[in-house]
Amino acid sequence: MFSIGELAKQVEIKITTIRYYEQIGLIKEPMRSLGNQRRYNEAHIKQLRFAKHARELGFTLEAISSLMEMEATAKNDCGKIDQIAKQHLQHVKDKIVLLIKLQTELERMVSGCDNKCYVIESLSDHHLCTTEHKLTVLEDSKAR
Amino acid sequence: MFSIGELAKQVEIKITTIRYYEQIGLIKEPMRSLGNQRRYNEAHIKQLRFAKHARELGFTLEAISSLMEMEATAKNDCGKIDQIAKQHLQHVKDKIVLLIKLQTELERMVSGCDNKCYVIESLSDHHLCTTEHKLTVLEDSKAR
DNA sequence: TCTTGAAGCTCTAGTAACTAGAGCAATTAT
DNA sequence: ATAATTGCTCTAGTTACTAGAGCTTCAAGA
Repeated sequence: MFSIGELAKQVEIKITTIRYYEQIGLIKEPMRSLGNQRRYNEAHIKQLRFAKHARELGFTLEAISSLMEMEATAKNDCGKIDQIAKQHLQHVKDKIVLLIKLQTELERMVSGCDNKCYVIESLSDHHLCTTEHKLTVLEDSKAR
Repeated sequence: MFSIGELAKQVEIKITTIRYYEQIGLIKEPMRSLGNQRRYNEAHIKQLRFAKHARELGFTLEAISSLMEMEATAKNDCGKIDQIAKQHLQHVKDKIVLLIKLQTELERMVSGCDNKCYVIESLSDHHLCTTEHKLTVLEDSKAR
């Protein structure tokens, strides 16, 4: 049994984030001490490590929640689990393609600063662009 | 002079977004009709086109705001403008590197679904990973 | 000129995944 | 016993929008 502070150190997740995960139902509510403080066990460590790792790989909390549920109930429903992972993989791939286009465009902009500002000019006039670059697919994880 | 609806069509930005840009001070407040409706001119079109293009390239609204200000005041302060663009470029580059690592890891996970679920296993145990993948740098644009 | 339907207005709240702070209570160490 | 640390809840802020309620204004036709 450990406090939220100890848990936070163990798993390297901020205290506030742990409480947030509990609030949204991602992790199970822990026991409480007589004085109403949270008391955790090994199971919580496992759960949080799983969540942390998945977040680092860019899974959304929603996806993580699904994965956890599946793990807990039907160990063998490999199909759905794989589907979530594959979907995410595709998402990552799409994003890479897009970012490389952006990179190209930005490099072109930045390189040519001789007399007049090419950055401003490029931004003012889309026709100066060589590639298509629309952030249409994107929505992204924000982590630290 | 055109209404917000006409402007929205011209620049292909949603009405609500235009009002939002005004609210946060990204674009100038337009004149109003006698009945208090917004009336725009060519200058607003230019401003919004600029903003849209920059957003598509992944610049934050804050960066766009800075760029616009610089364009309006000191046409020749190419250094700062270039700095913002370069910074963004670096951000994009960093992200690409990271996403490629994630791609590797996810592909490894997904591929090996023979009997037991490798996805869950991998997520449960970080040591099974071959590359480092931490979304430490990330914070991302969300656009459409 | 009157009416009606489309378009516009403001204000509030919701999205994802947290983070920060106020103001108070419990725990731990001395 | 007391002080320092840690924990508690609740609220609000972050980014870049989007959606909806409830109301007003505009433009066009009868």
